[in-house]
Amino acid sequence: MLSKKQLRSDIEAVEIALKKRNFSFDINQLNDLENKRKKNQVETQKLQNLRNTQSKAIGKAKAAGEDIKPLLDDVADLGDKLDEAKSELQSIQVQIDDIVMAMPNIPHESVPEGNSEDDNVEVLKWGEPGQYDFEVKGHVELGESYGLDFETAAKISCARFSVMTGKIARLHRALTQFMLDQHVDNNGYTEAYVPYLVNAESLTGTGQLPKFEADLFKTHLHGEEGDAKILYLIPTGEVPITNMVRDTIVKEDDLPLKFVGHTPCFRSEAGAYGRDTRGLIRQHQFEKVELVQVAKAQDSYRLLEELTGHAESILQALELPYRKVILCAGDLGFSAAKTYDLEVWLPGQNAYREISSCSCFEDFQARRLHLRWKNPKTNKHELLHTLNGSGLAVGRTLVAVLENHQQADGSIRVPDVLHSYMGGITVIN
RNA sequence: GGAGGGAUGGCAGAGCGGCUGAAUGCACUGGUCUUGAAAACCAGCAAGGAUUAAUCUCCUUCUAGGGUUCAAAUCCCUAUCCCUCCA
Repeated sequence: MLSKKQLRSDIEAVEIALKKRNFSFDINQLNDLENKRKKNQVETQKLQNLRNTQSKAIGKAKAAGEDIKPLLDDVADLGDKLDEAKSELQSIQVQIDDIVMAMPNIPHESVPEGNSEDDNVEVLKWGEPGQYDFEVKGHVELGESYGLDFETAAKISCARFSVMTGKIARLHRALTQFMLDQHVDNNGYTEAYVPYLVNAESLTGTGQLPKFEADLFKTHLHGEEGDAKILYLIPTGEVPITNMVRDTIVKEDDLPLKFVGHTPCFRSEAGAYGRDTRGLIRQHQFEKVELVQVAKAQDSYRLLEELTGHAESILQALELPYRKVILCAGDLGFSAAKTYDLEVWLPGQNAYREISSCSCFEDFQARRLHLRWKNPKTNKHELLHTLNGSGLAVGRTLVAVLENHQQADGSIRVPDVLHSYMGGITVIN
């Protein structure tokens, strides 16, 4: 959420900034509401003040043994007036909140302009796409022989799910373990195990709600719609991990907080009909190792570079060629101020595909989360900055390993760093 | 499944419907003292919001949501979470 103070004092600047990401809003409408809000709020608070002072007067009169009847008559209709003023104020505030909660974050000044992923800017390329003297296969075909099975998954559930058995399942698990160990042992993250079903407050905190409910799986606990408690399947580990520190004041000595967690992710892929229908690239359920950091404002962009580097270290260890792009303003996610995408080379698709998205949210999430620290210099509570990134998406990493390390006979070379996690298996055949 | 008890500031912990935004302790900040530190003493110290150039002032908040009342941390109802006991 953007700062309401900023929206009041500098709405034109907000408009210009959000235009960069093709988001426009009705300035006049917001200003009108804001003027109404101001008038109503002042009026309401005056009435409240009147009620408070009158009530105190009654208390004193009563204690002094005076007749309070005339005083009671004075305040007879005050309650109704106050209720009316309050409800009007509330309705205005709800309208303002609805607008503000639907406004995306302001892009950082270093974010390039552009409208779509075609305008993203490559900042780094690591490794060379392999040269194969045979016809390369895609991961669906490669995986088939080793236990990757979409038909069975469709029978059990529906499209966009997968079943893995045998060596593929083991490779998938090995990747997860390897990533977790790297981040815990070498990159300084604290491992976190978290709920996979979360409440609406958590999703509001990180920005998935209220705007993107259609992307989520929704469940009803204890009863049917209406009186049931609603929980959502997490679309990313970012949600539960970041929300661990919702409504807290973090000690300065503990900053930056660094958490890594392995979670499944569930996405309805509501807007993705027909895209990536084959294979593991776009699934309703997939695994991800997620990195989350919480930091002081002055450190956040330095830490974004660091966090992205942590994700890159996994790709490098797995010998997977990739490139790093900075997302243009038009391609930025709702809550992000700046995002690097890591795109891994997929020989089967002859293309780079996203495998990690590393973002700095500045105080956009923290404002919704009430996530703060006490700055000893100002002696004030200040909003923290949040960051996160995948380190990495496990399913897509599996795809990348299969396709990049395939050999002429259809076998898969297991990267060295995974051998110990694979019980000594060096080749999948 | 049943029966109780609880939730108060950064933490611990008081709190008769009105003088309680909240005692007290700890922590923290500043000062006195000291070569310095500790101790002692003195003072300050909740958050969020509105208004304002700023100060002032005002409003809201004692888990959450309702209700009673001129007035609620305090009374009533519901929910959530925690604890104890019984099955």
